[in-house]
Amino acid sequence: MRASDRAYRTLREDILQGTLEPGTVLGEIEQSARLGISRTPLREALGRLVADGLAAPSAGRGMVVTAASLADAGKLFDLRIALEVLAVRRAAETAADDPAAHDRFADLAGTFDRAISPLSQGADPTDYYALTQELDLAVDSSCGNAYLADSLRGVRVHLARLRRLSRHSPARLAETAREHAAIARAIADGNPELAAAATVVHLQQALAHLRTDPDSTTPPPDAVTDPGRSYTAPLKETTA
Amino acid sequence: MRASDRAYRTLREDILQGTLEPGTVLGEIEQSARLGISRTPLREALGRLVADGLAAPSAGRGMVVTAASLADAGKLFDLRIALEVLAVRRAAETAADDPAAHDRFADLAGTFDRAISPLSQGADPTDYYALTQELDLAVDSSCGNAYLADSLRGVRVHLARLRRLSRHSPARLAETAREHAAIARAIADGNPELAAAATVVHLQQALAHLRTDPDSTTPPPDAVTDPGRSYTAPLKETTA
DNA sequence: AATCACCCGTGTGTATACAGTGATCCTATG
DNA sequence: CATAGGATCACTGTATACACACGGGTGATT
Repeated sequence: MRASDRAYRTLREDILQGTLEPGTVLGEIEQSARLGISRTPLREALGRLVADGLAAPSAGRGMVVTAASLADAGKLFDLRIALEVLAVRRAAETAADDPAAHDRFADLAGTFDRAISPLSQGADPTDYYALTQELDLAVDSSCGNAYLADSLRGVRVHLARLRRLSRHSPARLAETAREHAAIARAIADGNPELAAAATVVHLQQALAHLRTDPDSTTPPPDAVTDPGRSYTAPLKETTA
Repeated sequence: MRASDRAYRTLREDILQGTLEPGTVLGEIEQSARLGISRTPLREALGRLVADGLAAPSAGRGMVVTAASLADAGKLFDLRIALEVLAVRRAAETAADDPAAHDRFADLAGTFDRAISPLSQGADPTDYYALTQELDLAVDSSCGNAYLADSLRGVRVHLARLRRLSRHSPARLAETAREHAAIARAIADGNPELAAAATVVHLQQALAHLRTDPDSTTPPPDAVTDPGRSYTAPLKETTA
């Protein structure tokens, strides 16, 4: 594997897991030394992090890890709902015609069902997170729209950071498993409307729980507020 | 300005305008020589093009300009409609409270109105395209959602390529101006539902005209079908 | 004492040199 | 004559060296 890929994955993981806190300066020399590579591939990795919105150039200080604020979680979910609803609609339409897709989502629904009970009893949610990701992947590929899957990917990166900001009680985890099962089953049944509604329910619940969570950690004072990809925004004028 | 920025803008423009046709191999040495810069900043520019979906690495041949096919225009518009509808809804909500936003869209609506007649008589559409872009920008900033604006930016890049594939008759141009005026006015009036509906009308019409256009140029045989950002897709598994 | 100017240091942006890998073409053999 | 194997070549990926720009700090001057 390329050194730049390794650097990208490592840095991304470190940012998402909070090892590199928001506001941390990602000096090229420092980071290239830490990762045991030269500055060239590291710069490429940093560029991809900027495109992802996980880092932003700060004048004179170099790259800085952006803040994952609960403040604009609403904005993020607003977009997420629109995208996921569209995706599950299309996935359901696919599953209605394609037996293989149907089976895939039916299996997922069953697996989610079986996960509910253990989760409510405080089981380790690691496997469950992997399962969730598997559902996302199934939706992405079944929706038959690479552009859509791509946009969702960008959103999910930021969601992964928000997830760390809240504590998940066993009760809530079991609830989300039920919601996921409902979504998967609706898709398997080839019912776009139901799948869309189930998705809205799930995401609204997720947002509500995110907001009511007492664990609202405040970002470090010098953290970049939220750049989105504002760094590339000035180039918009050349789109014409 | 940085050399890598210049290279990015130039290459992007060349791809969008068709100077660099789909399937063209973007050799690092060749392009860096053409643009008068070294390989390092060029590589950064190529990386951004890949992130935009305008280029994709082809095993052994280097970077290749991706194809802008009418084939998946439907996919693109599926996503575009979802995003733009959400954006104009939020923009209308903003305009309902913010007089400055109201005025901005009211002005735009008027300008679009005045553009209808000249366009129907075959006037140069260059100014009109700039006006359209201005509306996009106004929606982006007024929707109050950087994430959404960002996703829209990614979509619009591909749309800019599709636009080149079809001829616009004066009649159709005047029609789009009318549709744009309707959207701007609905936003100015603070009417989210009307803005959303007007947007759906406009985009469905645009897609229909794109498809019925006789000018369906076939992409070069060795063009990359459509990568989306499939290059970065394998990394999705680390999102968890 | 406060402010301005100059110097120094750090860090990014760019260029170039080097190495590794993959593809293509030619040759030899079945 | 076709196919397989190897060698050559060109390209990407990485490393390093250099130039420039921005900040910070310190000193002198008002």
